[in-house]
Amino acid sequence: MTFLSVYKTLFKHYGPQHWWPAETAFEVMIGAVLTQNTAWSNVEKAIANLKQAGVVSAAKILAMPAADLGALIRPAGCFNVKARRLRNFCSWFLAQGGEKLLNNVDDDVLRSGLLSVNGVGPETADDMVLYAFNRPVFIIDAYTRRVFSRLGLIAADEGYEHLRHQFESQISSEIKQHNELVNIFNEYHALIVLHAKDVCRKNPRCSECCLRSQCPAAK
DNA sequence: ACCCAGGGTCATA
DNA sequence: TATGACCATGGG
Repeated sequence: MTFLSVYKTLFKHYGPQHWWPAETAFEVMIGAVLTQNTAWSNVEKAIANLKQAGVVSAAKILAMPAADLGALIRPAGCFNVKARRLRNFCSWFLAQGGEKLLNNVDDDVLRSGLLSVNGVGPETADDMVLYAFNRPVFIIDAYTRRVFSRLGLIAADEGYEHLRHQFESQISSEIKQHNELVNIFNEYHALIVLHAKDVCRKNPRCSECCLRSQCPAAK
């Protein structure tokens, strides 16, 4: 079992997921903050409120009092914290030149810049780097740790950066084309999350089946 | 009535 | 550095 063979198994079973579900790159970035420790169905309601209020840019978010922003994103939970985090992110984003960041920044510079924002940790930053900026990073989340440590491919208690490089180097050693690599990282994370929702959360004996031959998603 | 969700920060020891 | 508390809504 390898990182790439697990990907092929999932892709074969579920097909392409076309993440991230958003209309613009900026919407991806906002969604990445809103979905922290939160079900996506609740994030959708918060984003719908923002759109209805016409608050769809960094400038408009910053022009609004934090309390009003909190009221709009309330369905996403932790709304006081997330209102502050969204504002932190937006002021950083504008200070960096806004939309032109999307093309002009080196991958590592981009990542460290995002991580400098209070409220943007490694996973949220990589959601943005991959799904808004289309750069090749592999996102490590709780599902990824669970599944791949059960398969014996990683150690569950390794640090985020170590695991990220482990996935990236293993997969990029076999996939040489840049666009193909980005596409695989894009689909892979989406498939891992889907598999967790579709199988793991429903199956009390998941730890014994997880993506092995008896797993429904491996058929 | 619990449990968790597409996390991160901060205070404490 | 390593746990724990905290944020807080909505669906199962």
